[in-house]
Amino acid sequence: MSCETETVEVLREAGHKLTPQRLMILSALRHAEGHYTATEIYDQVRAEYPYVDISTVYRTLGVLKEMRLVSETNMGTGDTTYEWVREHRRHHHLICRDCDTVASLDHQYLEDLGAEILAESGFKPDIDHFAIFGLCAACQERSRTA
Amino acid sequence: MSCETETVEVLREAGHKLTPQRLMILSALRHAEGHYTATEIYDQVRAEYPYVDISTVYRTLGVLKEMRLVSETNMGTGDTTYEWVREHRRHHHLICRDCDTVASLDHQYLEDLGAEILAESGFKPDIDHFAIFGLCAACQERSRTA
DNA sequence: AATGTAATTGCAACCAGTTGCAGGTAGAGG
DNA sequence: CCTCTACCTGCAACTGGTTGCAATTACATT
Repeated sequence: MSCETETVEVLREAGHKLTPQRLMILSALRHAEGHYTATEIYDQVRAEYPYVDISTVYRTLGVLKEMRLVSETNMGTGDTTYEWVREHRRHHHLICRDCDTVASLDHQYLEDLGAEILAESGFKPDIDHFAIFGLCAACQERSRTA
Repeated sequence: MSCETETVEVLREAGHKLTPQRLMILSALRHAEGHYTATEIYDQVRAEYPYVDISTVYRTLGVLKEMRLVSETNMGTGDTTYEWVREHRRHHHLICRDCDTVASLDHQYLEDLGAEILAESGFKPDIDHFAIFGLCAACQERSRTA
């Protein structure tokens, strides 16, 4: 829990209780790199602390999402993935609807879009982790020649 | 079916068969304004043609989505909505994560983003119908004063 | 018009995620 | 340290959506 103190404080201040279940889920997410499904997190937590329910995992992910500590993204694979939000590692995905290839997209494009929307409408978008579907260059070419 | 001839041709050319189920689903979508859930479409079709299965509705929506004739959008309400794509009526949504208010966003912002991504990476995004979550002006104000 | 076949359908079983509820627990206040 | 209560948990039942399979059907070919 050592390095979680800050996060724990943030949660407590928002009026959330710090249960062992939550601490386990938090720790699993914070020490992991990349995206995980709810079931993967569930399995990892259960390995050390067997009495956790999947609904608790979902509910915890819900509060973390609401506080914008984790991002939730549908990568088009059937189940939703979650990732701890790290300021310096913002990234998005371009997913080809034909060949399912996933490419990264620099955060700047969306940062700009977000700023524009905020300036013109006052709405402040959560631009944490987008999945944008479309056709990659190769599949565009293939459909052109077919 | 009268006004559907064009769409029907597009589907046939892509190698899809035109079954009565599909024609019903197609017609329900084309004559409707706005977004509908799969269940709403299912109910509407069944009113006239009782022997359709919900899985057929989902599968048909899948092929229409793949052909980009309908857009699929998660509005954050728990179930996904579908809408017939009309070139001249492109629009997107700004959804407040606190008060659930939904505002519209002009297509131009995303059109520009799409063009930029295409120019720089060769990936051609499907920018049909986005739902962008965030905080509306009122809820930003409220959390500031709280 | 008859034939062949690949796409499509309905069904039932299944998976991801949500919700209502009764009991349990964190942590604020005494 | 004890009490109290609002929040949280596990459970079980449920909803939205998907999938494997055997039977069926659109439609291209003859």
